[in-house]
Amino acid sequence: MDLIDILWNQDIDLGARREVFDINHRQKEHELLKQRKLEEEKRLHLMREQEKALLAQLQLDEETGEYIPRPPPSTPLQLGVTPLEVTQNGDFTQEAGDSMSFDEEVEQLTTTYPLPTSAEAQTPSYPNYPTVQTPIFNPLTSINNVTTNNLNVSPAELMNTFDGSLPTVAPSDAFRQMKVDAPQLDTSFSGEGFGGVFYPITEQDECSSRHGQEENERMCDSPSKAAFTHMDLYSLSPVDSMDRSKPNLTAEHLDSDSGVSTNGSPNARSPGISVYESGSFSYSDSEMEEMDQNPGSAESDYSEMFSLNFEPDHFMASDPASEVTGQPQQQEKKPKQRKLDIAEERGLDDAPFTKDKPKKRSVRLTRDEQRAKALSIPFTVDMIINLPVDDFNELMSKHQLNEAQLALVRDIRRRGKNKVAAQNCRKRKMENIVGLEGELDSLKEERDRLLNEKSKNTKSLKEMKQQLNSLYLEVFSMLRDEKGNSYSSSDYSLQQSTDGNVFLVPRIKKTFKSEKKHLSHL
DNA sequence: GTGCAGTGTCATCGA
DNA sequence: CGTCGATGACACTGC
Repeated sequence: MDLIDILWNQDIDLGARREVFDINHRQKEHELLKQRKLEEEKRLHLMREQEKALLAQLQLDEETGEYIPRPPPSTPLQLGVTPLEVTQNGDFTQEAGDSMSFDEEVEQLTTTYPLPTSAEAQTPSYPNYPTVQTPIFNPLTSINNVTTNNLNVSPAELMNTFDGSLPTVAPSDAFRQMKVDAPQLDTSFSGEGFGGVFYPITEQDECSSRHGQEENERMCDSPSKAAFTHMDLYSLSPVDSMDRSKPNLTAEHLDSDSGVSTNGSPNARSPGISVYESGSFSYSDSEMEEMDQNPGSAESDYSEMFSLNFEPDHFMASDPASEVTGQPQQQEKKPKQRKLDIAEERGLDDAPFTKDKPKKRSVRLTRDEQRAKALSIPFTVDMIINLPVDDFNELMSKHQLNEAQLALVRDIRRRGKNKVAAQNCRKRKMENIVGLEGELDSLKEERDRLLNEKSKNTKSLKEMKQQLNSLYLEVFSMLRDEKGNSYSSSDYSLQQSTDGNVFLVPRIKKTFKSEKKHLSHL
């Protein structure tokens, strides 16, 4: 630092602020960085927990390949019982301090609700004591776990759903912590922010203790939904969502690009058709694209209101936290996931350039499939697209479809056909390009061959000329006149006529009437 | 940030 | 005149 001070005093540009060289300052920054890092890790951990919980709520329908919510339990187990037990456990542990030793208590718990293995039970992943989790318990995770798994699992398994969410705390510490934190939890988790999920309150309590919030009204509607607020799974279920709270949402949002749309829709292209009786409409392309681009907002609503099969990626893209806060977050999908989605969406109808049906349905529906489902089209998109005209018309006549459905079906067929046509067109174009390239290659090869042949012929011609010249000289040298003298090559030359006769022609003579000799059969 | 390739869609044309 | 396939053009997306 002395050196720095000296240099600084000498007004030397250090290339950095002077504080950079202050070790205290650097330490502070380091601590700050460390703290931020910890917070980030904490946040990531919470997100992972949420994802895990969400996935746990879904099960893959092997028949359709769709992710669907887990069916409600066969036995009418009371919702919110388990969280209540958590609370009771908390209280129980408090009381247990007086009446029962901790080990005894654990033993009783494990006897009543046996854990998978004792080894697992001793690992931090399977904490036996719910009190351990409570201080920094993730309410969203708990909501999800409670609303699904707890319906048919033992409390011990419920505890297992909290696994790994916290650093392990010694039991005794946990007890102490619980005693301090439990009251706070009661207010925070059952308060407005979390809709009383963690500490379920009876319906009456719920309605009376809240402040008339929208969620609370919903919760008061049905006891079965008491524990579901922002992450109401049943609102996402295929059947219930259509029947329940949003019966006319389809009419508000659906808009077909075939011109059947709500009043005044800018996307209407068929002014003759405005609103149709059934109150079902479809999304326009632009709207659908917007939903695709905003999975966290519009698409989730879309999935909900149209009773679509909701998929993990979409489901998770709808950030529960944003729902809690009421602020839609532009949470982007992970690039990989997005890529997968695109691939799925595009690969769905792929079999490009062929009319083969897709071999296996993907989880994700194409937009036309979504539209068809939204308008309850009674046949598949594949049928709509690939049936022959007669069969298609017959199919249309068999079903009483309203105008919107007919328009959508026609649009789907047109788009599907055109998609295949475009794929075929591009394939042909590519084939043409490849064919032309091949033709170009073969033409180049032929050109090279001809050039080579020309070269050989030139060479051969040259040799023949040389041979001819030799022969000429030989013949010329053998010629004699009447006196037996040889002819001068400067005065005479040999020429061959078209009929094959060879003549001895004087070179310089203007007139060759007397000089011309006829040499036959040379 | 830009260019490119792939794809879906629409408009249009001709059969 | 409606349907259908072909194709250019455009928009969008991912690399």
